[in-house]
Parts: sequence; structure tokens; C-alpha cells
Amino acid sequence: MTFNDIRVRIAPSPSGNLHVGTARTALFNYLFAKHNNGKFVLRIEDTDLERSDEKYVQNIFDSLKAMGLDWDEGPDVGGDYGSYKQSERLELYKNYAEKLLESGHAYYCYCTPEELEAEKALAQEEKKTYLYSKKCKKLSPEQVENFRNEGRVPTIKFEMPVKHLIFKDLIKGNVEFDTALMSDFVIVKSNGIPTYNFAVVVDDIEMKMSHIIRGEDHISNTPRQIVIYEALGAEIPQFAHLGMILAPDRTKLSKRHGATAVSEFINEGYLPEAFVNFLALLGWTSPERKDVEASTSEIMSKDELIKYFSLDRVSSSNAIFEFDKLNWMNGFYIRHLPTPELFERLKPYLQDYDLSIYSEEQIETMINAVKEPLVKLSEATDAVSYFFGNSINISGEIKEAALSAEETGDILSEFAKFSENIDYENIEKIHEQLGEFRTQMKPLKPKQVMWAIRAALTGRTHGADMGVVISLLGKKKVLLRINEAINL
RNA sequence: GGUCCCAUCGUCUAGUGGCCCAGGACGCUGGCCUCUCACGCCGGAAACAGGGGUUCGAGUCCCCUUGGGAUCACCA
Repeated sequence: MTFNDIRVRIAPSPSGNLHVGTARTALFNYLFAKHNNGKFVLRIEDTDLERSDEKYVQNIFDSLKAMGLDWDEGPDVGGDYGSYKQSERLELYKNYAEKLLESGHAYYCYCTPEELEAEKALAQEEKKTYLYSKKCKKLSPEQVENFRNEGRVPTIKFEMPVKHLIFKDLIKGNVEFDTALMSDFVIVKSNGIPTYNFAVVVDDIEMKMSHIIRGEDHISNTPRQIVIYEALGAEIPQFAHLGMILAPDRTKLSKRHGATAVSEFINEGYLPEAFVNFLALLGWTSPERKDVEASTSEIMSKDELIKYFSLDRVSSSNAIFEFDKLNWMNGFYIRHLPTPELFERLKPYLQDYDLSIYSEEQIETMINAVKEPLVKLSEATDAVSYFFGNSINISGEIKEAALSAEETGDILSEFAKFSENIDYENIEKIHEQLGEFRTQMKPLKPKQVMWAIRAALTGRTHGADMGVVISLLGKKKVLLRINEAINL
């Protein structure tokens, strides 16, 4: 098999928004494909009529696109092996099921759910592994006729061949199963819809997948899928099973741990590129890079990830999803974004403000002054709030902390006078003038002086550079706020 | 419970028998910078789950124990 033949896929079921686990699997598939000059395919597995919803298909599209994981073939862009929605491939599965029926690998099963339950309960009681009795395998024509008349609609079951099965997993190594312990299983439901294990195999064969990279929750499905490949005489793809992503409490990542959908993270203000970078490092590490400092060697663009990615550097164990590193990384990306670009990304979070009162240049100055501590874009809303509106609210807490000292009144009234002559247009100059003011206020401590002015002007005990604050606010608002603070 | 997978700092991990009294990043922490928060810079604490082997030598190979995870559907 040449490198050009590499074809991988991500096959989410649209029964919810794109989950971070699925997103990470998609990423690894994407990186593997791109690194090897292969194709990355998107297939929607919507055979669960009950739970599938078109709105989730849209969410999957949007999330994948936001992450920059563009697919070469998929429901919207098409491809040589479509349709890329399972619900539109029903005829195909039917044909394959027919083949299996003819070759004797599969048979009709008329058992009712109740009968099956009873068998399982019995096995449970005897503490034996449940194996279907196969009683429907050798039904006489009369019995079939009777069941039909009763109105029973059969499922199609695949007969599990008994063998010692080994497959070589590209991440886990050899994985072995004894199929004698595995029951015959349904491949076509009574409603005519194929089950997952059957549909994936048919699709992966038809779509010529070379590698199946997925979560290790699928390991136990693998032997069932392999025997279908064999029954169909098809070439078996290479498997690679990724460890799970766990929540900090070491259980499966779920809603109760907070956000689990990629779209939620993005809406909260995580940059897609930071999120992708973080996800890539959950289970994979770059080989040592001599072109960069160790301290930033984990910061990688999509192109770098593609360049360095390989399956043999993927960890075989589970990984815990901790926010600390994601937060740091997101902040790092925010800090390093060119200002105009950052402004663009910040706009959705600044909608409540009248940005037109400032020039583009002033906005950029403002953004640069508040961006350092941002962890998420959404935090910008609060971080710039005091640059807007005339008066500000000063909470009792702030008043207590920064404006309650005896000298505060003096500092503020002196500053009110001083502010008449500030050069508001020139931030550098303001810094110098602020220095002069601090000297003027001696022996009061510089910190105390600045603390009071900051609190009066911003209602905060910390925030943007005071030169920037004063410059952007301008004389009118500075005076207004100082006077309001004096009269507090 | 059966079957399968996994096991290095709190977390993500480097490590493929000697280069490791175990390296990096995040977090934590001490200091510097400083008008605040932060950023940045310099330093620190912090791990090979336990027990047996194999070997001149084991974090690295084998076995057992323990722990964690996954899976046992007419869901995917």
C-alpha cells in the first residue's frame, strides 16, 4: 500500500453536539491523513433514527470547520464513495446482508426481545457468558411460516465463527480475543436498519478505508467487525485505538463536568487553534524539536502538527482533561495574536459597547492594555468595561479597599487639579507626568497614590496601564470620575 | 462478574537495557521586574504502584498482585 492510498475517516453519530473526545479522534485522523498525504473523510452515522437530529449534523460541521479540520470527502462536499450519510445507504447494507445470508454467515432470527431477555437472564443466573442459543438458525419452513403469521419481523444475525483472533493494533500492539466467548449478533434490525457493527464495516470497505483510528471504547467491537470483513472476503484495514479522555475524577467526561462540546468551548472564548493544539497533546507528543526553545516547543500550529504527527508517538493510556494547561495555552495564543486579529475575534464579546467612541488605534491600544491576563476571549467583556460609559460604579468593597484611607481625599483633589494639564494624547508623556505627580505627593507612597487614582477611575484595584486608562478616558471623564469618587 | 486495555511528578508526558540519584510543559512555590493584576525572567518542591524474576546492569523485558478504564443492546 502506498502513501497515496491512505484513507481515514471520522464517523460521528449526530445524536449530540461534537464531543471533545470525538474531536480529538477527528484531529488525530486528520493529522495522520495530512501527514501521509492521504484523505480525511467525514461520514455521518445516523442509523439511530430516534436520536439523530439534523441540528447536530450542523453542529458537527461547524465545529470541525472551526477547528480547521476540513474533510476531503463528506456529506456536503461529496466524493467518489457517497453518500456520506448512512441513512442514504440503506440499499447497500441490504445487499451486503443478502450476501452474508447466501454464504451462510448470517441467518434470520425471529426471537422476540422477551425471549432473548430470558436467555440472557438464564446465563446471568448460571454465571455463564451469554451466547445466543442459535435456535432460529435451524427453523423449519413451517416454524418460519408460523412466526410470520404471528406478525414477527426477523432480525438478521451474524454467526460468530469460533476462533482465536489476533489483530495488530498500531497503538496497543497485539490484541487477542477468543470468539467462542462472543455471541452471534444482530447486523440488521427488524426495522431493516443495519446495526453499527455491520454498517461501519460495509462503509469502511466501500469507502476504501486504510486505517481505522478511533477511541478504545471500540476495541471490543473490533473482533466482531473483523469477522465480518473476513466473511465478506474484504481486506482488513489497520486499526489504531486511542486511550479515552477522562474527566479529572477519572470517569468518562460528561455534562456534569462542564463543557463537553467543542462549540461550547469556542463560544466561551477558547481559540480553535489553541484548542486544537491542546487536544493534540492529549495523548501525543511531538518529537524533540531543535528549532525552538523547550519552553514553547509545545505551541504548535496546525501545519507543524501535521508535519510532526505520527501514530507511534501516541500514548496507549487514558488521558485526563485538565483545564489548567488549556487555559494557559489559550492565554498564550491570545497574547500572541496580532492586535487587529485579536480585535476581530473579540468583537462578539464587545457587542454591548459603543466602540465608535474610539478610533481603531485607540481600541487596539485598549486591547493591548487588557489582554495580558485574559484566559478566554469572553473575559474581555469585563476587562474593558470601565472604558465605556461616563460614571462607573464603585462597590463598597473597592471603596473599602482603595478609597478609605485618610489621604485619599487629598490625593484625588490634587489629581483633579493635576489632570487639567495632562497631555491626554500622549501615553508616554502621561507616564512621565504620573511620575511627576507621585513625586509631588511625597511622602505618600507611589503605590498608594496610584491605587487611589486607579480605583476612582476604573472602580477596580487592578487593570490596564494607568497611562492608557487616562489617555482613552480623556479629560472630561477623568475629571468626572475623580470628582464622583471624592464625593463618595 | 466475563472479556479487553492501561499503569513515570497533582496533570499532559520524555524515556524503546547502561547517556536517568529520571528530562520538558501546565499547575504549585521562592525571587526579580513593577502604578495594580498580569506578562516576562531566574530558582525550588514534586513521579518510575507493589512484589517476584531475566540480566553484569531494569523506569525500560517477563510473571503475579493491586489500582484505574473500556465493553458486554434490534445505541453508535
